[in-house]
Amino acid sequence: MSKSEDRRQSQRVALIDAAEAAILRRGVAGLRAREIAAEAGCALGAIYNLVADMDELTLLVGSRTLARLDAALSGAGAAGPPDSPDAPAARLVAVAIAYCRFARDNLNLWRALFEHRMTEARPVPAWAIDEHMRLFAHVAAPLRALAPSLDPVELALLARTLFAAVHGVVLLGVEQKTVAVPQEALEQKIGQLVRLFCLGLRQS
Amino acid sequence: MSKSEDRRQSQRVALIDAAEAAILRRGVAGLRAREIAAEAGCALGAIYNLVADMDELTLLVGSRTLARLDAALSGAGAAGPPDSPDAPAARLVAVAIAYCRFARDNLNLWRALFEHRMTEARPVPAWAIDEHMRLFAHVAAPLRALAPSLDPVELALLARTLFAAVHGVVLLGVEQKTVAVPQEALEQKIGQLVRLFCLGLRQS
DNA sequence: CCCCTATTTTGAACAATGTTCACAAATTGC
DNA sequence: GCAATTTGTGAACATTGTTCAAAATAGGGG
Repeated sequence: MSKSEDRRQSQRVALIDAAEAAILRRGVAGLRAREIAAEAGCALGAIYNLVADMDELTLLVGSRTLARLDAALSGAGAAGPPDSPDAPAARLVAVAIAYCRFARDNLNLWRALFEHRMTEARPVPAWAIDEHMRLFAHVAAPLRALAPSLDPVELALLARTLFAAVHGVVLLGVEQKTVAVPQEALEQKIGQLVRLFCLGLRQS
Repeated sequence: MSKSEDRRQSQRVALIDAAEAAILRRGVAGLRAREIAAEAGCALGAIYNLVADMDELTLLVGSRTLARLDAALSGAGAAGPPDSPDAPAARLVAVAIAYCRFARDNLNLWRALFEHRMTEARPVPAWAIDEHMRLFAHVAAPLRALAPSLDPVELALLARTLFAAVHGVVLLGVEQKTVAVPQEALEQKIGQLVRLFCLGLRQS
């Protein structure tokens, strides 16, 4: 029993590996059931013994991506100078730039987090939503240090807003549709946006 | 010749109408070739006499949406008080809130502008990119009034950044994934973001 | 080691997609 | 009015994700 259970788990991992590789190569739209079955060394129908459907498989790949993104933002948020009046702002800038770099370095996997849509309006499972929401903490913590007098609900809204603003800039920045803006200029603009936000926050 | 050309054009319009209605109802992923052919009163294969493929059809619907969005932002940017020190900032806020309301009131059509992906990595045609880029002008104009000393390239970058930031906030705001934030609070946050941005810009 | 049962794995079949193309219909030009 | 050209048609095709009856495997007593 444990033998077959182990085998099952390792096949599951192999399947997620294959799906991750496929998304990495050709984006979330390039995920093909037959291809990953072949790459994972199992039959087509076996996919549905290991995961519920392709949606869940995509979400599992997203879970891995979010874990790595979370680690990257944790690293950026922890580093920096010791206590000083504008250490929180510097930390927010560092987190935002780390977010931008992660998006650039993991473009297709990062995009998959936001481009993926559940088939036929099925709801996203709660665990996947939770994982997404955990990202806000990386913004909320420095923001609380920056403006300790804010009540928690207002702080949460502000964190969401700042996160979303940076996300939007990164999104338009990595889209190559428009004229390509160099990575360096993009990071500079993100830093400027965050600093302006913090500066304005101080004055209000 | 003009008779058949007219008929052809009206069929094309009927087809775009049907596609627009389908996207409005069920989102860009709910666009079905057979359904719109039936609704437009033409055969399945006739679609490919009227448009190149489903990608082009989606882009044509997007063109309509962008025209209406452009009009909405023009209205918001034109209104407002006469010349005063902070009229440009008020105008930027008005444009941002108009953007938010348009997204809410045209949710599926607005989403289609950003969720649509060309099949098999075909490039987006230049005319569609141009239409998208025209939106930046609604931000650039008040921004130039706010900070006339900026050189044009820096102004363009700033306009893109501010637009993208607001876009990001609207995007996360209308996603119902997370806990639903009331429309009023969302608009207030967008106003706050733009004002902070302008305030910070003044000081630099 | 073997046999019977229960579980798991398989891949052919299915439904739904966008797209094509040989043919039919209609329009046009003279 | 007839031939030539243009336009419209929908059955057929290639590709999807998903299902399910059947085959293969595993499990456990004797």
